[in-house]
Amino acid sequence: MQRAPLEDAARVVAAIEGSDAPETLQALVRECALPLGYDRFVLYSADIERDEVIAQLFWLEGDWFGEGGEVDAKTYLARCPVTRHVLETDEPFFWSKTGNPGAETYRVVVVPRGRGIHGLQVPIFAPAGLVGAMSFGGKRIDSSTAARLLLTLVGTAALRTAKRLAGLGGAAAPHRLSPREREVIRWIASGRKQSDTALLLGLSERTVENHLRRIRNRLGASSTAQAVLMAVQTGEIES
Amino acid sequence: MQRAPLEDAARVVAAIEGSDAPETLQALVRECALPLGYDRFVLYSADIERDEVIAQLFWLEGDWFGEGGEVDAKTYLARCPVTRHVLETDEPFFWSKTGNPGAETYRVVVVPRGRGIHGLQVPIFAPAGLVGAMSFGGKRIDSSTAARLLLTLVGTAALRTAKRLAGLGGAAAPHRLSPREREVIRWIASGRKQSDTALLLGLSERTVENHLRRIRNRLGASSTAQAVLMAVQTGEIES
DNA sequence: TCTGCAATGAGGGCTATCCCTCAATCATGA
DNA sequence: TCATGATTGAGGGATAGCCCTCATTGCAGA
Repeated sequence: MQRAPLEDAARVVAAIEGSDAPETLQALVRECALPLGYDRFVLYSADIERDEVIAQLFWLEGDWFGEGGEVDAKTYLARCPVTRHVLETDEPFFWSKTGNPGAETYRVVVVPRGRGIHGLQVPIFAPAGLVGAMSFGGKRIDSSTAARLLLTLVGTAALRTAKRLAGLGGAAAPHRLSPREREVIRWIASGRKQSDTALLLGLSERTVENHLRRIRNRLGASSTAQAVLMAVQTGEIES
Repeated sequence: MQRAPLEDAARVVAAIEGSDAPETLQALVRECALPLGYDRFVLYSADIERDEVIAQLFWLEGDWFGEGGEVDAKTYLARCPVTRHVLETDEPFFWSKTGNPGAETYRVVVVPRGRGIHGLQVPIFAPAGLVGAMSFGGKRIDSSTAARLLLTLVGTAALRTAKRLAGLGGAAAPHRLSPREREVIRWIASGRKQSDTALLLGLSERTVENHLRRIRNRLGASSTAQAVLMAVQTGEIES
């Protein structure tokens, strides 16, 4: 039984990667998750620049709080604290929820047991950090290594496809800064003063100053330090 | 045949995760990679703070350049430019190398074909960005989806285990900044001035100033903007 | 008890940065 | 041709940040 979850992994992942509609993607995920006891799903992209764990919700399905019926996005966001745990880890984790509606207790666990709802949260990372996550939940779930690995692959592929379908290119985001502006802020990011940067680029200090002001305005930053951080996080410059 | 690579994935990954010696880890990886045609291996951790793609090399094995015999670390570093490509992507990629020794041409490809050496590079990311990668190479390799997924799982587990064995806790790295210092730089990172930060934390401006100087010295930064970036990249604060 | 570190605060002085505003030239696209 | 954006540069003024150095208190561990 331990082998079964991964037998169709390649086929399902390839199909998810080739999906051209959210419904197709969701059906494929259900196809492999339901047999493992997972019948609740959340798929979302994160925006670490804006400190939003759930920047865009792609899919929310299932009776997440044991009260019967579906849950709307606002309720899920307000009541599910394990979502924030993705900021504190670098790998998928299981969680368990016990207690009654309105008084739930969530715990991150190694092996989910007991009554209540359990799940697996799969964070997905990229060069700029957390880009999203997929959460699977259910009452009696398979928490074996094979299930964990399969859902990790599936969740990762699902987020990538969901973003593609939603037109969130990710890697193809147009630059907000001009090439020269990026050059200037690269030097500042590396620790150089404005006066040094001017020398290095053959500009006057006033020009560097003006570029930085323009950069701050462009990125909506209150300080140059913040602008540096945002430039890296948004992929404008490499770190 | 497409299913075969993933049949033992859960068992192998669990074994890799439980390995207590580098030799065990390597044997496990060979066990699943060799049947797929991959008989060259590189496993390394990256240090984006210091702009080092290969900060620590855990494993280098095989005839990487088709000249017979093993290759030493320095030679591999000097001659394999696809390594730097991990900085420009957010998912595993295949590559092909053609040409003769000393005049190699490397290309990132969708399906590796032809004579020469080919491979799969698996970058591994965490909240702070790239933490390392595993590269698999061979002359006649299986580049199916199943092989890609299996080696992604194996490479990810291998890096995690290698870091554990080497005592590089990764997520458990001790903080270099004190809690108070982290509080101060969080506010600065969010765009607040030193004077605002002082008000928010109930300190004098001179204290904030002193904390920042201490932070810069601790992190080895030349400017506060640089320190902010480094604090995020090293995981001292979240972005 | 002593040492080291964290936390807090500061004097005095100077530099670096930032604000507001203005300007010119060049290239590109409608 | 005209409008826009990128690039470059600046006057005048003010603020914010940084340097060097010094100090005190409390806590934890040897």
